[in-house]
Amino acid sequence: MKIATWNINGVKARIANLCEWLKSSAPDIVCLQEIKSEDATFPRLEIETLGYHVETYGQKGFNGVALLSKMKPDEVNRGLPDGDGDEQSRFIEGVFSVKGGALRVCSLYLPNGNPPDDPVKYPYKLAWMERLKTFAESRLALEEPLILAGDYNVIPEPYDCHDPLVWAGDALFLPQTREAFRRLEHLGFVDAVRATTDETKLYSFWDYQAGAWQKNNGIRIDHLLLSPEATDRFRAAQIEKHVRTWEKPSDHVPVSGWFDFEAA
DNA sequence: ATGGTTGCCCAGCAA
Repeated sequence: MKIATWNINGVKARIANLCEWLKSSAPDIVCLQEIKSEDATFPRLEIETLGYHVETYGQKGFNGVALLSKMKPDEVNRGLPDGDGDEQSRFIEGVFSVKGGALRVCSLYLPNGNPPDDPVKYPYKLAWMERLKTFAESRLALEEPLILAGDYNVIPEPYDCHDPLVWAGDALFLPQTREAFRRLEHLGFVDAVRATTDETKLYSFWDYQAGAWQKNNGIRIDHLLLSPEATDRFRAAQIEKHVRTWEKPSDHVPVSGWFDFEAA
């Protein structure tokens, strides 16, 4: 079973790319971020025609996440379940029946947090990371396979970007950001790409500006974090870099993982 | 140091 995450940067502008990728890459479950669409205007028909169930948690203009899946989810939860009244749509969880039990897959879009001296933005990011950690702790207690997939807006290590000096003061790379990410990981998660290869300078995002793609000036901020029970079934991950060469690309590419799960 | 680009949907913000 192939499970992928992709920050698509506007699903309506990217629908042709998305359909082409679904056909050529054939993922079983897809976590989308930055759909930048309300639920009512999400182009679901084109995707359903390709054999996918569509679950969205949209918002007008900004943010928004979705789950596409060949299996119909048994349960879908929108927003982090802490009742914090977050008006930004950044989290959706689906529960799927696989042989042996339940598989939980979450699509998350962690706040960017820039500029870090803004009175609201960086504290919101750090608070959101803490809320995600609390959620993860509660789900890990279930001892089920769980995949936290998405755009974390976190560069975990200096070798996850082209030039660490450029990112030194950025909300994606500040020590507090990386420490919060490590606290989440150290609950027991495995970074799927990092578990696949020791290769450094692997990126999932290249800015549209200043020829970043042409210079391979990228960052790795899209991650699949695997619970112990998901890691048991994990084979390998891949960054689908070729998608960045397509016409009208997103600034992010899909990151995919292969697992031994089978539909129940 | 500045400017460089894209998507939302038409003004300016977010990234």
